[in-house]
Amino acid sequence: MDVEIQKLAEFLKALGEFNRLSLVYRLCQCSSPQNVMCLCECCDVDSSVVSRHLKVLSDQGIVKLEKKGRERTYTLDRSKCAENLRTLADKIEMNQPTEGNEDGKGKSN
Amino acid sequence: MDVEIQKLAEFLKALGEFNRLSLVYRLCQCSSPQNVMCLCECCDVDSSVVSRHLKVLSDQGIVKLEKKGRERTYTLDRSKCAENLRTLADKIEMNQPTEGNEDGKGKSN
DNA sequence: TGAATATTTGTGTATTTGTGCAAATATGCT
DNA sequence: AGCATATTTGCACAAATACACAAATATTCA
Repeated sequence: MDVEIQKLAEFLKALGEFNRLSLVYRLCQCSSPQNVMCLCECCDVDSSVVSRHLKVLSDQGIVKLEKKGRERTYTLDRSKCAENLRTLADKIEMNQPTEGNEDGKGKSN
Repeated sequence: MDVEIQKLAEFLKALGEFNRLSLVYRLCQCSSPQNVMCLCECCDVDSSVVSRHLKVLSDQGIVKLEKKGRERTYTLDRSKCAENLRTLADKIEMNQPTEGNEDGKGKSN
């Protein structure tokens, strides 16, 4: 359970930084894989910084890396991101306590 | 646009920390507003720390504060959270570029 | 009024994080 | 081989962050 929360927190933290979220928004609008140079356009930081941000996103499975010759291209894992976000949204919205267990101290999934 | 990303990044960052997300999970299972002492149970940190975390969540509109006598109670704003998360999920999953605008350098909503 | 309870705020600290720049690595091209 | 291009990594540094503990601020109750 704590592990679940920990995992999800890391995922959200990865998204919760301006430049990284900008990268995600950018990849959002691309149907083809993008290389780092291209992705640099949406962030006003050094390419090394973009590289590191992409690593963070990659570690969380938010983007997928593919090696193509001397460049590496990144793609957004749309379904994984969407699913994670929707799962949390569902939990937050639906997870009401059952009667007689007002504050959910019993079962907690 | 940048403002939109900035806003959302702050929201996600607020959720993307273990103890704060634990608080959200806890509030998730409560139908009634909870005070700080009670919320402390789910975090292994000082109550002052919990108080500060709740402030962060409150600033993002994730929880709502209500003063009740000498205690203050917090409630999860379920609809706001769920909506924010689903909006992003939708954007990520649906926002494909139109033909001839492969990489979305034109309109970007 | 004074003690007890609930919560927040001040302060110091250790750790993490985002960043730029230079160097290293990897691949392609002539 | 030698050079150009693309990306990552080492390093240093400033800013942000999470934390504990003590003190301050309500608010209730005897």
